[in-house]
Amino acid sequence: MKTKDMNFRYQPKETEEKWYSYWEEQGYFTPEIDVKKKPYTIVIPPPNVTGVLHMGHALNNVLQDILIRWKRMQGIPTLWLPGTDHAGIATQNVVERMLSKKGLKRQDLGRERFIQEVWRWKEEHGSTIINQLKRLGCSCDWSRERFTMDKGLSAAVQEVFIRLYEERFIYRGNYIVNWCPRCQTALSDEEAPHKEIEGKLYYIKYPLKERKGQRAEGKGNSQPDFVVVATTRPETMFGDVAVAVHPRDKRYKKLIGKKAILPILNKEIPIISDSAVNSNFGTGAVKITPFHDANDFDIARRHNLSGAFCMNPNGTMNANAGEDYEGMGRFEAREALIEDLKERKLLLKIEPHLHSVEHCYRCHTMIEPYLSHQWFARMKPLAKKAIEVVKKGEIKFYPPRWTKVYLNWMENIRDWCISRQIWWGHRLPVFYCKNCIQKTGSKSQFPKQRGIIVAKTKPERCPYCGSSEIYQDEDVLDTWFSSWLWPFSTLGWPEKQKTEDRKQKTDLDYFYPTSTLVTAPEIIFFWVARMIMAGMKFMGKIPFKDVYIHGTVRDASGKKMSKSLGNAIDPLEIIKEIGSDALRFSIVFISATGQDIFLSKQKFAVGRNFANKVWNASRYILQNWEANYEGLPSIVFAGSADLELKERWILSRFNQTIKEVNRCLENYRFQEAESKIYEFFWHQFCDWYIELAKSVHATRHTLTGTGTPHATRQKLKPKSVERGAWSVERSEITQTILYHILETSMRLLHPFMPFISEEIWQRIRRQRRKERKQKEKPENLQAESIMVAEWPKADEKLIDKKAEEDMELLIEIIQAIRNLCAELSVKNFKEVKLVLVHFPKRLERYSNYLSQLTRIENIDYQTTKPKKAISTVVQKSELYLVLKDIDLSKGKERLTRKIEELDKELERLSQKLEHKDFLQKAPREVVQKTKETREKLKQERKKIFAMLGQI
RNA sequence: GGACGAUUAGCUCAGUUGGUUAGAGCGCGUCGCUCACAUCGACGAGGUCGCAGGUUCAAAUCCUGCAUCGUCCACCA
Repeated sequence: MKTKDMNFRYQPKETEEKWYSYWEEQGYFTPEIDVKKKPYTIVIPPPNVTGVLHMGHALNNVLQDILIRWKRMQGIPTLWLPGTDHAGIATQNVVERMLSKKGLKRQDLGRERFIQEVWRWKEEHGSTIINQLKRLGCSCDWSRERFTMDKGLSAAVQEVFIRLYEERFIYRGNYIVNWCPRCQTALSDEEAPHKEIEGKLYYIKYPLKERKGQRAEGKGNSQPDFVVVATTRPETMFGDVAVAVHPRDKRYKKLIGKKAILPILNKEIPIISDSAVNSNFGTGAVKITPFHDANDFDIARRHNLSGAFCMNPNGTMNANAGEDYEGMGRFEAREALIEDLKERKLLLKIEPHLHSVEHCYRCHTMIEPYLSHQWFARMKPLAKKAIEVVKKGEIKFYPPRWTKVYLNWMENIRDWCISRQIWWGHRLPVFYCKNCIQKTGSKSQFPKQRGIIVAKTKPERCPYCGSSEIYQDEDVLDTWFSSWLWPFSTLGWPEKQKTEDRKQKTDLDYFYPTSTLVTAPEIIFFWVARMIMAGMKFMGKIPFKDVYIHGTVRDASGKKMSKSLGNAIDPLEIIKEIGSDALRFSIVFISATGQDIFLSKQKFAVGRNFANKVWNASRYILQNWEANYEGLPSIVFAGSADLELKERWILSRFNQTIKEVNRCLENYRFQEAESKIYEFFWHQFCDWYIELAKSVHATRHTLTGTGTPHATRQKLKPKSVERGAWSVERSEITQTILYHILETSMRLLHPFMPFISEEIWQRIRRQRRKERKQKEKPENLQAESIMVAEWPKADEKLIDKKAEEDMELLIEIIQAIRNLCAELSVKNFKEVKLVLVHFPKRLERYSNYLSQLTRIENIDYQTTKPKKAISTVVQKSELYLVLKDIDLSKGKERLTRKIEELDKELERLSQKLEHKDFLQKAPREVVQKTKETREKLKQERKKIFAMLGQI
C-alpha cells in the first residue's frame, strides 16, 4: 500500500509572500500616466482604520483586484487607490476603551493629549487592515495611500465646509437629533438604523385639573376625571408640556383647552389639539415632550409651547425629573416610575408593543431623540444633479435594481446632521467671537452673523468688533463628511487642480472621474449617494461611471457576519489554511451576482480543490513535456498545420472560453467568468485533452526510442523530431498545444488567482529558458511577470463548431461505453470487443481515442450487428459490447426502460408538431429543430427496438 | 405601511431576449490509489422549477394574485 504524502498538493504559503513582494519591488502597482491612453481607476471604499479584515472586505477587495488586474493586463494605465477612513466614533471608542483599562477617561487627558493618543494608536495599529489587504493579493498603488485625516484630505474638508457655508448650504440650529447617550454625540439618520424591538405601551392617567365644584373622585359625574395617554417611553413625561388630541376626536373634544395635571411633578399642562395626532393609536391622546421627540417638537412649535429637558446627555435623568429620579439611568427611571405610578393608581395598563427604535450603528445603544444645537447641511439642492446623472445613465448601477433604491432615497433626502460631539475627527472650521456672541446670542438659524467666523485658521481678531477673544467650535465633523470627497480628495483636490504644463497631467486631471466603484448595499446612502453629490458639486463631474453592488456576506443561517455575533469566518484563517488564491476563488465562485452570500467554512473547498487541480495539471505538463515548442506555434495557429480533432476541439473550446470570460467581466459577472474558466480547465482540458495527450506521450517515447513513458523524466533530444515519424510530429503539436493552453490559461486565471498563476507561469518561463538557452522568448513570456503579461485574446478563426460537435460525439460514446462497462462490472478489458454500427466514417481514424479512454482495444466498425451483445445508442451510432458469458437480461431491462422514456417524449413532440398554430407561428428554426429532434428520437427508438428483438 | 430581493435535486446556486429531453458544485451510492492530482478519477441515483390563475402554438422564463423567508426604507407616541 502506497502512502500518499502531501508533496503533490499545492503549497501556497511561500509562493504568495514571494510574489507579492516581487510585484511590489517591480513597481507594478503604480501606474504610469500616459496621456495617450485612457486610464482605468478604482478608489477603494476606505476601510475603517480600526478594522480588521472580514469576509465582506475580502469579497469587496477581491472583486476590485480582479477588475484592476484584468485591465492592467490589457495595457491600460490602471490606478487602484487605497486608503483608510478615520472612523471618528469607532476609533475614539477604541482608544477610550484602552484608556479605561488604565483607569483614565478622555477628559482626564484633555482634548489635545487625547488626540495625540489616538494618532499614536493609529501609527501602531492603523495599518493592520492594509497589511491584510496585501495578504489577499490586492494590487493597490500603496505609494498613493491616503487617510481621511491626513493633511490634504483635511484641507479638502475645510475647503468644502467653507464653500458650503458661504453658499448657505450649511446652517446651525436647534433640532431633535438622534442622540447616542453612550457615545454622547449626535448621529445622522443613516447612522441610526431602526431595529424592531418588543417594547411595551404604557397607559398612564393624567388627572384633569379640578373644576370648581367638582371633586377629584368624580362621583356622580359621567365625565372621567383624567385623560389617559399611551407611551412607550414613560420616563420622558418629566419633560411633558402638553397633552395633544386630534381636533376632531369626539372623545376629547370637550377637553381641548382644559388643563391636565402631570403626575408626580403635579405640573399643570394644557390639553391641545393638533391634526398630527392619530386618534387610532393608543388612547388618541398623546403626551407632548418637545425636547425628547421630533414629532412633539414640531407640535409644540406650532402651539408656541417651549419645552424642558428631563435627561442629561448621557441618558440619566436630570433635575427636572425631581429629586427622586435625578441621576437615575433612563431605563432604571422607567421601572421606578412605573412602580410609582402603580402605587398612585395612575397606571391603567401595560400592553406589549412591537415597534422599531433607532440604534447607534457603532455601539448599538438605543437612540434617545434629543434636542440639541447642531450643524446641518442642506441636501435637497445637492441631490438634484445627483439624481439627474443617474437618471440619464451617466452613472450606472450593477445590478440595475439598485438604481431605484438610490433614486428613492435621493428624492426624499433630508438634511444631514454633520456635527459630532466627539474629539477625533475634523474639527469644524468655525470660530466665535466671545464679545459678539454675548451681544447677539448664538442661537440664530442662519449663522452668517456677527461673531461667527468660518475660516481655515483661527483669526487673530474678530472682523466685526476687533476683539481677540476668539474660540473654535468644539465639535468635529461626521466622518462621512470627509469620505464623500474621497474620489477627488485622494487625487489631490483642492490643491493640485491644474498644472501649467498641459502635457503633464495631474492625478486629478488624469484619473478623475474614476471608472468603477465596488461596494456593498449598506453603503449606498452613507457614501455612494453622497459621493455623487459631492462630485457634481465640487468637481462638476460624476465621481465614477459604474457602481457595482455586491451582496452582503452572511453566515449559513442568514445572519450578517460580524465579530460581535461570533459567527464570523476569519479570512486570514482561511488564507493560512488554503491560501489566498483559494479564498479569492471560492468567495467569488459562491457569490451569485448581487445576491447575498451564505458562507460556511466548507464552501472554501471549491477554491482549494481547484488550486490543487491547476497545480497538478501544470506539474504534469512541466514534468513530462518540453516547454520548447518554438517553430510550431505559428504553423498551428495559422491553421496551416493539419490538426487532429482533439487539438481543433480544445483550441476551439479555449477560444470560446476566453471570449466568454471577457464578456462576463465586462458585465461584472464575476462568478460566471470563474465558472467558465473552471469548467474549461478542469472538465475539458484536464479530463479530456490531457488524458488524450498521455497516450501521445507514450507513443512518442516508443517511437523516439527514449524509453517507456515510465521514464519520462529523461530528457528528449529535440532533433528526434526530424526523423519524421508521424506520431512524433503529432506529439510536437500536442506539446505545443499543452503549453499554449496552460500558459494562456494562467494569464486568463491571473486576475482571479494571482499567485498560483504567477508561480506556474514563471516555472514555464524558467523551463523554457533552460531548454533553449537563448535570449529569445515567445511573445507572451517576454514580460517579467504574468501581472503585466498580455491579456488573452480570443482567436475567432480557431473556434470550430464542427470539431466541437465531433468531439462531443466521441465523448458521449466514450461515456456510454464506460457506463456499460460499469454496469456489467467489466474487469478485463482485453476480452471485450466493441462494435460500432453507423458510426461516422470520418471519425473512424480517431478510434484510438476510444481505445485510450475506455481501455477497450478491440474495436470494429461494421454494418451488421453482432448477435450476442449488450448495446446502446448514441445519436446515430449503435454501440455493441461483445463479451463472454454475457448476461443479456440486464441490458434488456435497460433498453425497455429507455424505449418507454422515448415513447413519452415522442408523444409530446408529435402533439406539438401536429398543432397547426405551432407550424404557422413558431420561427422556422424552432420547427425545424423540433422535427429533427423527433426524427432523431424515432431513429433511436427504431434501433433500440431492433436491438431488443435480437436479444 | 411602502420598496426590493428570494423560492429550481438532500444542501448552495446557474438558467441571457419565452423554443430540442431543465444544468453545475457539494452531499449521497457503486467501483477504482493506472506513475499530474484521493483536495483525484469513472459511473450512477436524485427535480410535476413555492401555490393558484392568466397570456401564448409554446412558460422555470412574461402578467396578476397568494404564501413563506430575507433585506432596506418610513416620525405613528
